[in-house]
Amino acid sequence: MVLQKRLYYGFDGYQVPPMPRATRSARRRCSFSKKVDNNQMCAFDLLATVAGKLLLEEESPPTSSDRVNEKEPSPILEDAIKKEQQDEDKISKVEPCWGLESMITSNCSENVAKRKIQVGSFASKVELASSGYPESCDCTDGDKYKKQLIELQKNASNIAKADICSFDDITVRDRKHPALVSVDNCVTLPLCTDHFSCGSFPAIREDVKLVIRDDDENSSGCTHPRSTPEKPFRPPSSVDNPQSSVDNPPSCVDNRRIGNRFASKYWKVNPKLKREEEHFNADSEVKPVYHHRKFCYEHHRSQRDYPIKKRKFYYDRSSVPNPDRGMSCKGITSFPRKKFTCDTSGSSATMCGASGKPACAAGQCAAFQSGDSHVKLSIKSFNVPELLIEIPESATVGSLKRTVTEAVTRILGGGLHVGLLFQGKKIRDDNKTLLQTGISDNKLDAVGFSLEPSSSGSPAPACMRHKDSPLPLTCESPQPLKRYRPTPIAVPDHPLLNLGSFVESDHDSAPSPPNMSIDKNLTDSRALVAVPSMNVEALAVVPARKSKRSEAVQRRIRRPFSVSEVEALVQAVEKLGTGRWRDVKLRAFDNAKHRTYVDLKDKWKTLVHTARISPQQRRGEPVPQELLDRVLNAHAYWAKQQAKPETLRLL
DNA sequence: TTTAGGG
DNA sequence: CCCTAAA
Repeated sequence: MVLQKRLYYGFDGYQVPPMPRATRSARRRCSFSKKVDNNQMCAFDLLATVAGKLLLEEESPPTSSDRVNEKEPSPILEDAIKKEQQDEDKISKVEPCWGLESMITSNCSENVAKRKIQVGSFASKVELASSGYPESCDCTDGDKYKKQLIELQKNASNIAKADICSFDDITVRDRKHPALVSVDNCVTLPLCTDHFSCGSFPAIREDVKLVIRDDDENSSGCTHPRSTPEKPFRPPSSVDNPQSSVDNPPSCVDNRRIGNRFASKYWKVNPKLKREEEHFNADSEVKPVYHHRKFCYEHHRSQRDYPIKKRKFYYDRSSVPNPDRGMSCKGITSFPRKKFTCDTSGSSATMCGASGKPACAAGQCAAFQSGDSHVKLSIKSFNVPELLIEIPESATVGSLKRTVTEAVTRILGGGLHVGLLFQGKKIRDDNKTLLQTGISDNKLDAVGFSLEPSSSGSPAPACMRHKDSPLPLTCESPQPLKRYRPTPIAVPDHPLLNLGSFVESDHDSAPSPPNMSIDKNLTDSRALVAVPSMNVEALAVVPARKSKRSEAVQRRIRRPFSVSEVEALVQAVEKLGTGRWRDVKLRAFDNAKHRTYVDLKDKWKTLVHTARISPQQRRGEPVPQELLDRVLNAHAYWAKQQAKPETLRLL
């Protein structure tokens, strides 16, 4: 039978697959990349919101050993990393992303603990503190705070995606600098203390909105916080007795609020007067995250519209049965997949209280709450993606800073500038060379970078004023300078969408920065931030890990298959059959690196299609009919083979 | 990582 | 070619 087929098809014969498909598939592994990506988004969005546009990516931080073993990291970074590792015990490591997320989502799914957002091996400590309450939330006294964050982290789950709903005055309107971010990868110097002094924080940034993306519903519900009249969100009358609130359904919960949407008991628990917020917040245990008064949520959506079944209520530590079906929690409440917004001030306050700082929690936070309170997000740390930086020793400090800034900026989205730390001191003189500063290979462990907000008051970014660059610069032109002003983002009407686009545009085309500037500048003013400095230095700054989004955007150039390629493909498939594209690739296209097995598979697919349609309908370089016939024959044959089990194969 | 399919 | 679910 087999023999007949061979003759019939006119080729050498078909090679039976070495083993049943099922067996071969054993080597496959599961991939969870999708989920991971979602999480990344989450973290990213959250951070972006807080900082104006922080971008975090990656998950699953490498283990310590991973970091250490990372191949050829920049000496500087390597040292910084090691240093950090050494100090890990001392400095609680908090993944801000999760911290934030937990704040926002307040989940307690079991697996959260494992999840960490890792942006790279260049681990830096970043602290975002509530700008409004410097004193109340002493950033430097972070132990409890950190612990709290960790706690939150543990309880957080990845249910929701967060997006920036809108940036308020600070980030957008006033052009003020967004959240304060301080990074200290120099372990020896707790960054928060140095760079992130609370005092340096911008005033309270209200209106920074976080949106939990609701995949189930359209996202149009997000409105500008100020667009709607505010109704104070009332705290529960008794913190200690959440239950009472339950009994006491909130009669005045504004529809506009999240509470409306997420009719969790929690929300309902807060019908009291604003004053009571003090109590509410004062309580170290119960800290609803969303007590802000500026939810952007539109009330147009009635609760019944909300698929309650899909709601999941997560709570932190303790929960009270919620008659409504939800649960009250002492932590943050999260509504998976639901979009909602919150201003950062509120969460910040929460975190503050969570930190366990009595004074803060009871007094100042309370005050905070009573005011036009808004959430402030506090990020204790985050990891900056690994960056590979090469810079000549003759380069100036300014150059180095700019280089790092550029690298980081591209990752974080701008709005930050990099500070340089050396031996515990900030190096402010951008004109010194590294040598002059004393930075050399053997002292790299004393070098650290800090991420600092480019506050309006702060000196212009290095790239704006440097004149010492040893390398040809293109950014000397004044033009970029004026625009550099961080601006966080031109916040769009539709923050959600914009964030996405922003991210993509800012990060793509990594390979050729110069080109990027061209198209980016035109449409995305934000690109101006990154581009100028990019051009400034011919230094190699390569984010080890490019943003997936950015890269994914690059579509491969189209490379039509030549007839000879088609022939090779047909031949291979005749021999190996369909479904073994890797083998086909190896056999016939092993040295055609641009042809992946997926490409071959796709090509075969189109070949089959082409063979079936009339010649008039075919496009492109005509494929000899002879080849197309072979395609059909082979396709039919292998299709039959697949249907037919072992029997034939064994012959 | 590969396969298989839809887009 | 891309994107992804599955395996």
